[in-house]
Amino acid sequence: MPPKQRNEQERQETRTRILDAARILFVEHGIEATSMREIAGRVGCSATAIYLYFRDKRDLFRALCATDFLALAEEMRQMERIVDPMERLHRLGIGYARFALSHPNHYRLMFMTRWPQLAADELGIEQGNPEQDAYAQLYGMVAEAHAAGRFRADLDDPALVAQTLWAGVHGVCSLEITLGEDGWTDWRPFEARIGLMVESLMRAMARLPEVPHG
Amino acid sequence: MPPKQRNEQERQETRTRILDAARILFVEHGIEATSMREIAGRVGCSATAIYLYFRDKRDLFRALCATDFLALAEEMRQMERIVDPMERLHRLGIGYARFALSHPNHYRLMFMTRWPQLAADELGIEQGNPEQDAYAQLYGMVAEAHAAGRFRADLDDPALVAQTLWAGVHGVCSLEITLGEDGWTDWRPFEARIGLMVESLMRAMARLPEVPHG
DNA sequence: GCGTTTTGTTAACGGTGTTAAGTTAACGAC
DNA sequence: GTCGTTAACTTAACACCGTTAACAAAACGC
Repeated sequence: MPPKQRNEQERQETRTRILDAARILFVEHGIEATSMREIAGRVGCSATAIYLYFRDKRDLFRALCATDFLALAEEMRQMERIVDPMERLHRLGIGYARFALSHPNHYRLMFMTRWPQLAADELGIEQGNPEQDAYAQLYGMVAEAHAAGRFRADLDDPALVAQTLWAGVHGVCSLEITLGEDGWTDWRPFEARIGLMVESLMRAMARLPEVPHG
Repeated sequence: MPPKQRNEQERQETRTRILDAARILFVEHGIEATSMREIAGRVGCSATAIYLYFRDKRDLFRALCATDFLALAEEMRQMERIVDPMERLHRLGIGYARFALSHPNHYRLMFMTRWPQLAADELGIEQGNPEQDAYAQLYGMVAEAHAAGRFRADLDDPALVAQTLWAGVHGVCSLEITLGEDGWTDWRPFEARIGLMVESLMRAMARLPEVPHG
């Protein structure tokens, strides 16, 4: 029988303190620019102690990532109360963008960083469960609107519609995060860009309400 | 008078050999994963020799980046022959996406990597010159289509339209590059996604041709 | 031939993520 | 109470990184 660890709760507390320190430094300076020794210094332990709780730096990132994905899914769930399916999708896009810009470093970690061979269940997130998987939520809403006949008749693939909506919103957000202050492009206000994007995609893909008389 | 360097041409050749080696390794393994020593090994010189031609690693990246921007602008110029402004914009989006997916590591370098304080003229690219600046090209085409009355009347800001078009195409490309093989999302074919994106944005923003009779 | 400059080298510095080996403290068994 | 076991943690070290300092050799103007 493996000897019970001294104090399970204390162990979890230390783990959380490492995560908190890492999150602060990542958000402030980015992932690559944050060293294990810096994190350890903030926690008040040696750098190697972190390896007692996380296999390596990537594992530490992944743990942070998992909570970020849950946070995003949780925030997105607030849109469920909106009854009209198209209005709901519209608001989902705007809400997603707000999340992205409020936590740019998290967002960069989640959707702008390549995860080599990151298996689906490695994050501890239930894929397809709308409570945990924001994409599943988007897909569900699109499928619902599609079933209600709110999309153009030739758009019979909810996955394609969902992925295009996602890409549009992601494009505005990721460009803003990466090049928003590049001093090169004369950017229009972010709200105008995200608004025009969501409005355009929804307008183009929606079934026309009624044909006006010429 | 400063003594003329021994052989200007030979120096440029060495410089080019360094750039070529760096490009190969960056495209193959990414920027961060490529070390100066690796590049030097491929060139056949010591790592410190690179510093005789480039101030630091970032400077080496920037030099590569500059040629990539020119290559993109050059490839985009092929669309100038298309006469119809809207058809031209449509094809510009598809061509841009082809460039992005053909050179994913270049694209990542150009539009998915934050450049701390990278001044506009630091790249040696003439900002606003459509022959060198792909965004200026896009803006010009949008402005032309706008002047020809091909956009909705309420879309009176070509910059906002251009930035939204760019963001849409960039969103599809960057998502594909970052998460295209994540094994999580059940992606639809890239061609379908980029096609629906460009078509939707153009359709939504275009002035309606004529009102069909009910 | 001499001094200077260019072009390259090797050695080294301070940093990184990570592992190996050693230390301290808490526990169950006798 | 002591003994072995084990968890939790430390310091030392490894191999690597980008970069700089110090030095060597070859080519140039005079």
